[in-house]
Amino acid sequence: MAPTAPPTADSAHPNEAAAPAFSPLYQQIKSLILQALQAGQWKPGDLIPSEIELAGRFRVSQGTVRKAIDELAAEHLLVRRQGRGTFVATHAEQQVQYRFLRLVPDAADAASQGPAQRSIIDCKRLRAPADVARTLGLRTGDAVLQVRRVLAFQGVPTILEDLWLPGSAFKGLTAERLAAHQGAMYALFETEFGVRMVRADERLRALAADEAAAKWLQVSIGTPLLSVERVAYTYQDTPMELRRGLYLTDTHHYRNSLS
Amino acid sequence: MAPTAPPTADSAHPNEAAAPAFSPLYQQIKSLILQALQAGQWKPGDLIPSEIELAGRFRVSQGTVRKAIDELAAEHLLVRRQGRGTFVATHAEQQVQYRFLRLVPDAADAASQGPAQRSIIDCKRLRAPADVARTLGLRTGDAVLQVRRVLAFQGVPTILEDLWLPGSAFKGLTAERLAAHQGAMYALFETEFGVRMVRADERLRALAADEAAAKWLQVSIGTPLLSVERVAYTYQDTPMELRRGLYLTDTHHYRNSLS
DNA sequence: CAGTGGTCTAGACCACACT
DNA sequence: GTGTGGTCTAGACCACTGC
Repeated sequence: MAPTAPPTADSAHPNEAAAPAFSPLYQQIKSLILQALQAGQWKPGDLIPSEIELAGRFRVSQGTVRKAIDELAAEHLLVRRQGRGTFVATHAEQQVQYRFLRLVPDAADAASQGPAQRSIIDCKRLRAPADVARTLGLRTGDAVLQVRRVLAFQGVPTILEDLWLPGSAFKGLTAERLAAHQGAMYALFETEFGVRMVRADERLRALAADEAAAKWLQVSIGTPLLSVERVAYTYQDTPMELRRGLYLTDTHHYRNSLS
Repeated sequence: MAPTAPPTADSAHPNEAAAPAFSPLYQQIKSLILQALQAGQWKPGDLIPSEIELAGRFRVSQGTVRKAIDELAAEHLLVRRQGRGTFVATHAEQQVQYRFLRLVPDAADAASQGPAQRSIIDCKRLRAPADVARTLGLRTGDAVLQVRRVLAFQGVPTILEDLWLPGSAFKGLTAERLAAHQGAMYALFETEFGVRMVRADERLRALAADEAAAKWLQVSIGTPLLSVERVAYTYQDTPMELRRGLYLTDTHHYRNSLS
């Protein structure tokens, strides 16, 4: 990443012409692959060229390409499959429904409590409030799409969430298309708008249900709820979604692993 | 880990005599290093033998040792320092006070809001209740140590937590020794009891403050609090601590990164 | 069978830290 | 300078997948 240029330069290794940065060769390769992903040259689900092919293309050894791909795989941007090849990670296909949702039922066994029932409450375009614009890297007043929905598990409303998306990247997204889409939201973003969420930051706190939350989650005002504010990022750490959720944690909990 | 024995066996590579498992050589090396760590052969903070030394000892190439160490470093069990060597990770020394605490002040800038004020409320030995015994892998009625304490930030009580430790592993731990210890708790566990926490799982939910919580956190009954139940593990995924915390999230939030 | 990723080796050179 | 980890190479063989 850092464009430091130690005396190593190109005397020993033939740095590719297009590589803008120096420092470890495998980092340069990683950058080049990342650029291709960002540019949409290889789309989610695609098979990318083999390590040997890439090694030849970049004029480095297979081991160097391997190390670059290793890191990208560790970041879940690529997926390796022995004997088949390396693929661009995708939310579509595979039934990994909820990419970032950490809420799980208390009963550990009930793995198949069935999918959530999704219902879109609202979906409208509006001018971005200051705080939303700030976190999405927009200007106040820019067009954003706001969606409000409720997720229910086994008939019990459990999650109320609002989400905001940059209007420019999601032209044509309507409540109908959201409702029609069976799978998870991130899969739709990927297939229909070419936006792949890669990473997210969350801020959690406990707060009391206000009138609106109480209504949609069918609890009394003041019920403690888990507030989860999430900012999701595409490639290049570009924020593309702000989500504010309220989770009912009577029969579910937010699971986290620390290491 | 899995003792699968493909025909590869020792025709090509001289498997070490003591190695109980087959499959990738570097995994075996990793296991051997792990065993040494668990046995206390190399203690937290220690410099372990160089890659070349280990390669010779295990009769494999440096690259294979390197891959094993890479994984252990990724799991934060070892720390590599270029030019110096590879060390056993430690909570002592370094000022990384709170290993697993994810609660941070809302004001992002206030990095140095000063250390928390710790006060031990209670510290006693008792027979493990059923639920505590289960998560710690003990039998109901086994001796456990229970500690209750409050953490305050800038004078404001913010965290009330109870923690349970297996009595057998923490003989001689008293409120005095806890109070006397300046640093974080995990550092004390390491230096005084040879117990290093490696990983933890947490379950979060929102709930209303009961009478006791309200008293210690100086809030009114019913105030929404973030409940954090943590199980911390030593080497070998052995549970060694159960912690139940209640966090006041008025001016702080629980931060999480998803990827 | 051919092609892919996965493992392992042996040796080279670089960057860094301590002495 | 010596020794350590960090990078890079070239080539070998294995394991899995799909034709």
